Amino acid sequence: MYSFYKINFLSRQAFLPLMPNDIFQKDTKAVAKELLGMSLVHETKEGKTVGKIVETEAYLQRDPGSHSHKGMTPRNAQMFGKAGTAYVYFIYGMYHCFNIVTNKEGIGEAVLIRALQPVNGIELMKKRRKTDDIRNLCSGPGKLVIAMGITKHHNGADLLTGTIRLLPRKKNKKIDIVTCTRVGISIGKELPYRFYIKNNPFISKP
DNA sequence: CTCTGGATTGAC
DNA sequence: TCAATCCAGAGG
Repeated sequence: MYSFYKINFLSRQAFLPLMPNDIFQKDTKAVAKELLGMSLVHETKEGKTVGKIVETEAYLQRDPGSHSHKGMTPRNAQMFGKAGTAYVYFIYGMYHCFNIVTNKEGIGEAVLIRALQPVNGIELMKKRRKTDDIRNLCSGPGKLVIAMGITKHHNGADLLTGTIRLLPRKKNKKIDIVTCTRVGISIGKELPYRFYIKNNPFISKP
C-alpha cells in the first residue's frame, strides 16, 4: 500500500505543472543558481531517468564566452528563442551539450547544465554510458546528455510540456552554492559564471 | 571553397 | 598531454 502510494506520487509529480512559465525569463545568473537542486527528468521508450542538477554555467548577452555574443546564426538561434526551451548543440565532433534558454525572447542567454547527481533510472544510465561508476555517469555536460538519452533532436524542446521536464527542489532545503569561473573556454574565462553545490561529489571538476 | 578551433572526454 | 572526430563560422 505504501509503495503503491509512493510510486503513484512520484509518477504524478513528473506531470505537475512545475512552476510559472516565466521562471526562466529573468536574470540568467539567478536562474543558473535556482536550477541547482532541481531535478531533470526524461521519459523515453527505454525508461525514465532522473538527475539532480548540481552544476551549471551562465552564458549571457555581451558575454564574449557565449555562442550568442556575435549575434544570431543558424547554430545558436535557439538561444534567442523562448525561455524554458532546450538549446542543444554539437561540439568537438562527438558530444552534445544541453542548455536551458533564459531571459526574454531575442536576448540570447542560456544556462549550460554541467553535471547531475543520478537519482532514478541509474541502470539505464549505466547502460547508455557503458560504465558502472555512478560518479562517472553525469559528471560533465557531454556525459549527462548521453546518460539522459538527450539528442540533437531535443533542440528547441519545451521543458514545460515535452518529454524532458524539470522538478522544483524542496523549498525549505537550503543549498550551499560555490561560484567560480567557467570550464573549458578560452575567451571570458575570468568571469565568475559557474555555480555548483558545495561538497557535492557529482560535479564535473572541483 | 578551404581553414580553424571548439561551453569535451577518455586513454596514455 | 593528446587524439578522436565534425561542423559552424570566417575568410577568399
